[in-house]
Amino acid sequence: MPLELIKEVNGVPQVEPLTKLQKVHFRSLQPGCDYSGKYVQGKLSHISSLTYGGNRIATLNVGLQEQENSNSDINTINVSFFGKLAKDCAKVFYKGDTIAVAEFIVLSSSSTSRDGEHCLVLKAFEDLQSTVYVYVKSVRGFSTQSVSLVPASHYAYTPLNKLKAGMIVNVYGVVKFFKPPYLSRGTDYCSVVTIVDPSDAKLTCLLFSGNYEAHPMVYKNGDIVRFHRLKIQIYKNETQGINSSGFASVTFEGTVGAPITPRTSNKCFNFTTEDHKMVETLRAWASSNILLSSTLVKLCDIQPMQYFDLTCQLLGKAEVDGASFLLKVWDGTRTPFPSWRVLIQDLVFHGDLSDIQRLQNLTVDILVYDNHIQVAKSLKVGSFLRIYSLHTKLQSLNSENRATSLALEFHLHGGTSYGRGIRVLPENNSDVDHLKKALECASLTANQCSDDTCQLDYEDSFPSSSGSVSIYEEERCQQLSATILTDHQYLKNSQLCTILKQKAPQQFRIRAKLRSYKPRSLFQSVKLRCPKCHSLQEVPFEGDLDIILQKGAAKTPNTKLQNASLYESKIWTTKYQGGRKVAIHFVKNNGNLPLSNDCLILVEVLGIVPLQHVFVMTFTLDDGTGVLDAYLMDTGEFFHIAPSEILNSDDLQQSMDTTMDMLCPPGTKIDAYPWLECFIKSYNVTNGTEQRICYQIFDTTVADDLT
DNA sequence: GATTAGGCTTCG
Repeated sequence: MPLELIKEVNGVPQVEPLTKLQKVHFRSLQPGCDYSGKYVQGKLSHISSLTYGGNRIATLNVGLQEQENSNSDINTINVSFFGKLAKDCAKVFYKGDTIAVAEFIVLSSSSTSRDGEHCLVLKAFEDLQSTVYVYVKSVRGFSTQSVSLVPASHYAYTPLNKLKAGMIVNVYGVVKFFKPPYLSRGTDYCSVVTIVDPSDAKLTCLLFSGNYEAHPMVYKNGDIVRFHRLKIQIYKNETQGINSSGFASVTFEGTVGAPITPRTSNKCFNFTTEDHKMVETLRAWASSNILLSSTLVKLCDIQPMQYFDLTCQLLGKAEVDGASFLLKVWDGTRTPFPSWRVLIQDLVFHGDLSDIQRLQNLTVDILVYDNHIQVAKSLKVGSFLRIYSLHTKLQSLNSENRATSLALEFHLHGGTSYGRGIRVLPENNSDVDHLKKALECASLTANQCSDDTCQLDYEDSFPSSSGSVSIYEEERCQQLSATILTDHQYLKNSQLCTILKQKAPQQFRIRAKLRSYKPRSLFQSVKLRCPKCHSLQEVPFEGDLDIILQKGAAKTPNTKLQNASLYESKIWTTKYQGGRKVAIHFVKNNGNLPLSNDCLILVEVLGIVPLQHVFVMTFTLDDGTGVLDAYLMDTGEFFHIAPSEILNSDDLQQSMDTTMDMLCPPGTKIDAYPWLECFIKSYNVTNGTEQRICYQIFDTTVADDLT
């Protein structure tokens, strides 16, 4: 390192890189001698500004004072630094600082001192392997001992909207998106960090380093990063940042009011009150100007089909096969659906199984695939993780009792899209602090629970229609759902009694049971719907089709649509088909009719509008607080069955019957019915003078594999 | 010393 900062605490250097070198006093310096392995040390008495000579090489001249011992005189010598070293030194030197210089050359200066003596000058270049050490006093309040801090900096930060290709800049920004470091196909880890700043510009940065720790320590969106020596280039017509030589990063938590603690693996870095202010400014700006929808979700809040980031502790791990790896984790909360269980009896399992057994339904099984397997293998049991873009999927297991068959699968799919990956969080992370507390608390509860033998196995205890179910079981019973939402999962549930009091139009998320439905006959529920006018018709028998087509053909083209300003119209009478009339429109170009070869010709629709098959049903929904009828119009999304095909397929009809029996089991009390999570929208219907509110189901689907 | 990847969900 050509420039190193040595932190001093109470005047004692925390690292002593100079012990292997020999100190030389100023008075013994002679021009032309070999000073390899030696160094000089002194206080900066003056610092020139950075100059560029005729050769365009940066030069910095300083005066260095040495006092050999308390009685001797003060000796001064001039030292010149050149090139990049001069620029770097200019940023960190302050008058009065103690510095040391190793690997230098001594020349006699052309100028003379005041007493007429010939002066010496030390010259230091990076190319000469010169190293400059700067002693800096530590700033209190930072825990990392190895970090050296300088009291002020000369770094300038470029707003993101001022970046141009070719620049090497220092920038600050709020993290909007990131990919945690992952092994590239080349030699390095790669990470991606997209930042924004108050200039309203966005910059995606690509960072490569073979050293994992050298990557920005970004843990979540909203974190604030400072990049030094970032190169700007153009990719796909957009500016892009990439690490250039000497790249360095510091990351801060983005929460307003949180302690401003720099995260970096760099031994030496610059941190000033300016940086402090910058972080505070960006935090304040981000809190009111950018929407960072948090994907950090606790297990108790997860949805059946969702991508989210999970902060958890690793309890165990096992290689399942070449293609997947199991991670058993927990976050102290219980999932709304039981986690699937990956069979581990034939696997080499790392972790305390008795502990996992004790925590039972507080743990979840995650399968990670492809590129994540290597990372998963290296994880230490007990470590705190954040798993990014984890995917949940609700599955039914093969079981006699349909209601017991729901289980949540957790997948970390291959690839790095959407920042998919795993990162170990350090113990001092504030989210880890919270997690640890939650785990302690949950662990105590789990102990009590097993002592009281109230613990239940998901596999054999659910559901029960008897009245004597435990509170927990009852709670889980309510949480099971035979339908899932395809969107708007962030909405909170509303009770039917509340919805019934509200005005229309509105949208609600509900959890209710299907008390009954109409029509009971499948054939009556399939209708034809006109996508143009939204009218519904019965599905005609084949024999009636000819009559319908003939009626359509008998209609005369609408005269109001003829000879508009954009086209000329002609009516063509067919020779056959009973002299049927067809309107043809010739589209004009600038008011004139083009030659026939170039003319756009429109033939008016021939009396036929393609209709769409739909399921139309009325669901009577009951959540215990109220009952309402909701209209279901499904073109295939709800039941996963094409309404156009069902009339010709015995299998599909059977499948539909099974689904309906599952949603609304015949011969059973409503207590045992499954819960349905649905979105409904309310709307006003006017019939003469009477106005009423109706409800329609939307963005809801029957859970996978229940169909 | 160049290369890596260059946000934009798997399909297990």
